[in-house]
Amino acid sequence: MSTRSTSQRRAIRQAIEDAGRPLDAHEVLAAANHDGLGLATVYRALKLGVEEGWLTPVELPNAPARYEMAGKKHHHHFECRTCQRVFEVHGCPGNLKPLIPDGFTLEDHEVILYGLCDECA
Amino acid sequence: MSTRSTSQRRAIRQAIEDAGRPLDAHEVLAAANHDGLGLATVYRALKLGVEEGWLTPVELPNAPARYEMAGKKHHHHFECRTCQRVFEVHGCPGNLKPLIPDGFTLEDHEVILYGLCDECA
DNA sequence: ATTGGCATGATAAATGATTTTGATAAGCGG
DNA sequence: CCGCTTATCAAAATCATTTATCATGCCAAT
Repeated sequence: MSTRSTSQRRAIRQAIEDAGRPLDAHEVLAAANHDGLGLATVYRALKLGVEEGWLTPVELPNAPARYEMAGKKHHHHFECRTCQRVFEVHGCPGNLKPLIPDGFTLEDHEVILYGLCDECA
Repeated sequence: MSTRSTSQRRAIRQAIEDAGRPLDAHEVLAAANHDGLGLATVYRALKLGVEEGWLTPVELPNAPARYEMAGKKHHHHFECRTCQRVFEVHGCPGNLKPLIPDGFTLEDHEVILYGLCDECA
């Protein structure tokens, strides 16, 4: 039960590394620029990447899953309302525990910023 | 082209008002406790409520749309990882503009907290 | 009370993202 | 370089949510 290195998978991983921002399956397909590459293969490679630990899914409301390289330090995301592209945002408001109701346990949080990216502004 | 007041719609609205937290379609169906009420009617009423302006959709990642009464003051949401119920969280980290990259325009934001509610803790 | 229409409920079907299928092609250990 | 196994492709299947259909029921204006 081994995992092979194929030109498709290498192209997919490279595309995500180079993007510098989370990509969804279609964006990966386009960015990989690999002749004949199919969407199903992209989905499989993404799933595999997550299982292997080098990929992290980025789930935003009303949007297909995006994927970014794992191991980045804590950050959040910005979604452009015009082009739908998602970007990384560094920094974090921090200290959110005081916000939750009594008796609740805070385990994690996500901050999503909406607006216009530089190209769409 | 008028909008009627029916027992179903009244029950649906009342259920949402009483819930004190955002409900999804199935939760509304259960909470309305209206004999014979169908899911389709719930979906139609929710859509209508949003169009009429007294309902606000709450979209969270990987979750069906929830709905809460409109006109509340700025707040965020907490999703229990065990029971999947969503709660309101008052307060806001504020001042997020410094986080975005140069050239970007910040229009809105959402903060989602994850953890355990009091009943599931 | 009558009646014109919007509303309802059960179910079928659209939707959109993701996964599986089945036949073909391509890694990689030997 | 062989051959076994896994990967790929394109299409069709899934899955959950949401919307459309249609016969029938109920609201509300007269």
